[in-house]
Amino acid sequence: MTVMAMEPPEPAEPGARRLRSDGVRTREAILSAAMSVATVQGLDRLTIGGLADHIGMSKSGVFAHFRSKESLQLATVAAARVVFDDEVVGPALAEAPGRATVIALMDRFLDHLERRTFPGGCFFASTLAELRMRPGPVTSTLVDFDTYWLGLFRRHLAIARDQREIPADSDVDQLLFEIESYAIHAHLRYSARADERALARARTGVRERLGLDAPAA
Amino acid sequence: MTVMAMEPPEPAEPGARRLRSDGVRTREAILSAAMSVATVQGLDRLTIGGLADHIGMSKSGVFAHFRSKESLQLATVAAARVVFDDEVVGPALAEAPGRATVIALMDRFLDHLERRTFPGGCFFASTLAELRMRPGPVTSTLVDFDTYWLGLFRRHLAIARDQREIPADSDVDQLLFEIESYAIHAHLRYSARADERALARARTGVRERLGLDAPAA
DNA sequence: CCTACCGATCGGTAGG
DNA sequence: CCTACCGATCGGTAGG
Repeated sequence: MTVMAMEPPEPAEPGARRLRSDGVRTREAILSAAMSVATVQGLDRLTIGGLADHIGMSKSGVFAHFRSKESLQLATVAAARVVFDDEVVGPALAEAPGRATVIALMDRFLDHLERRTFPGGCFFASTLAELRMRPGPVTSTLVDFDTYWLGLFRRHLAIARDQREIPADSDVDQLLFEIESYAIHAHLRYSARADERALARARTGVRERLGLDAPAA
Repeated sequence: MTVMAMEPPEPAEPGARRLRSDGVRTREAILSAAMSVATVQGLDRLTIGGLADHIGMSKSGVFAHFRSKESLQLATVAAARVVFDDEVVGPALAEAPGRATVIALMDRFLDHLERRTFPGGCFFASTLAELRMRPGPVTSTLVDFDTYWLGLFRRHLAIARDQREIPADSDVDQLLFEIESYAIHAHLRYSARADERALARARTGVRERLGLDAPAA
């Protein structure tokens, strides 16, 4: 097991009341910039020197926080996962299991696109599209998150069916494919061209598939 | 016709009917490789030296065919458009206008994914996802093709509605969004992970939306 | 966290 | 279509 752990560079000294050391704050500043750059330029076009300029550090200063570019990329993905769980998955799972959660997963996803949590739209849709044909540790981590995300939808679609919120003979995998299609398409249309109609159409689409009325605009 | 002491590399015999000069054939070989690389590595990761190695030429030999990298990228997009029109759009437009053409556009699209015309799936979905946040001449050309492609779907959806192949109160733009969503999602799932079920689900999805039975597998 | 530096690679040019 | 070369940029290292 050679998986790198995301450790802060300095362990908190006992007695030190620094809730966040300068090192941790710097690291977070780097990763915040890295997440933005990754959704616009791509995870691969992320450059250590470019990040350094952006936050006013030397190239080697940034480099010192990560041992390699790949490690920086992996740390960026991990940071994005925290943001996504916080803004999308967590709030959605507060709803009742089943159809309400499926709707909430889509709505919170579209909300996070709308408020441009990441400037290039969905971090995972952006980076998976970029790296999907180039296997490696970074791509594997992205695929893992995709599997987790799809699993959430699938689980709550199955619950919705078992609870008869949707017809008992519903094809859960077909519904999953269609609903996820709307999410990805909304990401592409809204992030690139600020087409708000794409968000509305995704909200409408998921409700149509689940036998609900269109959302109150 | 006397043979001179200094001969060209390929002796062009007087009676030989070279419909295509060596220069044209070389250019096509470069662009063929470029289209493949672009769907796997990205249009931006396309390198002149990389293409040269791949087809056994010097870097400057490849460079001589295009005046700049951007010009190479634009030529690659133009070549891909010819391929796509030939394999997808042309055959689909041979169907009756309206619903049959909508179905054919999707089926020919999925067919071209299935036979891996481009190793990374749809050339335009791949490259637009890559460049969508970076405006420029290449991105504009890709957006133009996307508009053209969506326009085909939209026109034949409107015809289908006017011909009452789908309900008269159908929301053509909503249908367009949903159907195009399936196409993009199938591209992503099939090209990256060879998941044939994604192709089947896209075929099923478009037929569901148009009030048809699932395709005969 | 810095300055200084490296080898590799890129787009592009010179000249043939 | 070639050899030879350039300036810029990249990831990464040395040493502090």
